Amino acid sequence: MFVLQSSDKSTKARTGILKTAHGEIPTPVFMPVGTVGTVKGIMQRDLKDDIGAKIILGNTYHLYLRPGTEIVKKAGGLHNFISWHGPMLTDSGGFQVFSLAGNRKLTEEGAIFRSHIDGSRHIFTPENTIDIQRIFGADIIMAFDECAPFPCDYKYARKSMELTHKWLDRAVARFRETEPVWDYPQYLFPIVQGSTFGDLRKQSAEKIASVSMEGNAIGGLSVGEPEEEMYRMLEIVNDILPDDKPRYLMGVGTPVNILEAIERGVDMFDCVMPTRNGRNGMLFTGQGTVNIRNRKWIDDFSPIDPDGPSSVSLNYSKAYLRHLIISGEILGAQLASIHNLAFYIKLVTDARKNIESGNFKKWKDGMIKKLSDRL
RNA sequence: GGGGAGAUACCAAAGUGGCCAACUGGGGCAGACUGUAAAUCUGCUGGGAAUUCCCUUCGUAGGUUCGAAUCCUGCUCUCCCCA
Repeated sequence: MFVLQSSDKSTKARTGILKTAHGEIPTPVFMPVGTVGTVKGIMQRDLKDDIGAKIILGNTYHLYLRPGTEIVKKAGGLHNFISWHGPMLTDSGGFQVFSLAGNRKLTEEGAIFRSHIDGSRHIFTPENTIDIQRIFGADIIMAFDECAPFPCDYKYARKSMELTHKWLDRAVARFRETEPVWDYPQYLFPIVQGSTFGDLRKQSAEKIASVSMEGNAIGGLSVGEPEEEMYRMLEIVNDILPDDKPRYLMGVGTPVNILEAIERGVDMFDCVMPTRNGRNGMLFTGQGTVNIRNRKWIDDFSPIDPDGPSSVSLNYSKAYLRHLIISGEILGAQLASIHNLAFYIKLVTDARKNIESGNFKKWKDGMIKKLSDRL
């Protein structure tokens, strides 16, 4: 399922190909987030053609609540329902249980929570989140975990990690004893936890590696801890997670975070930043980040980004995009999202090229310098 | 021509003797956003020194008062109704 292609000499960065029933994914890869079955504001056609997305995410929590598992099943699975025929990954809902903190109750059995839509009570367990994700039919599905908050004390972090590990065994058991609902294989990724404690991270990575799934994920990071802590955890975890399986760093991050993580051996990323921040007027460009709402862009008729990660970046001006965003126009959110997503995808694509050509370290250092600028 | 209402900071609009440099909304300016309950949220928005300070402001010119955006008088302007 995963083929390692090349490795950087001076760092742990590498390239590979992730093979799924819906297509092959060159890594490193960035996966746009499509929580409720849509990458907000973006048509599937643009996602594929202009942005060049290779795989997108959906979310079990949101889709289970609305439209509901039965509807997705009736539609013939998530791919058919949302008219995206490339690879997909669904998150298990563990993060939602964490972010809906006020409304949840964790037990050994699973997480009891209330719907943010109508207040109704529901339970997620390691087993039913596998069942639901079998029905949704994403190519890659995630184990149900607990994402510990930051900061959290050692005792809580350990308990939370142990619960996640127990849940993992049950999820793997259910995964193994069930068949795909649709006629192609799915892969289950377990998730490393352990907060910012090195020994817990090590222990968790060993556990996760021991279940020998087709790929492994690293969760519970970029939840408020200092970036240096995140990098330190990545180094510990990636030393243990097998090299011949893809490593997925969940929810990360800024362009700089992504480059630092690639350097440490991470292959897959997802983050809401390019879309959410884009809607709110923040652009990522090859020259640095831009707050397009700032007055200084009012008469800047130059392209959004002359590096042109997408046609949108070249064909629309900063002044026009500023006008659209400030006016609250839908098109503004769409253009900013398309540009930012294309930027992210070009970033990881360029990383891949530079790893292949043996120039990664030098290229990365130069990029980080540029990315840190605020225009 | 007669009668009535009103003029408050960029706009709209509260405030009708001290707690008012003046509620609130909009606009403007800036910031935040990391497995999306987010086209959302936060701060600032008279000037200056820049933790409890000073100065100039509520159409305009005077007056009353210890003290006025708030009370009185003149003036200017706006709006509404009836002829």
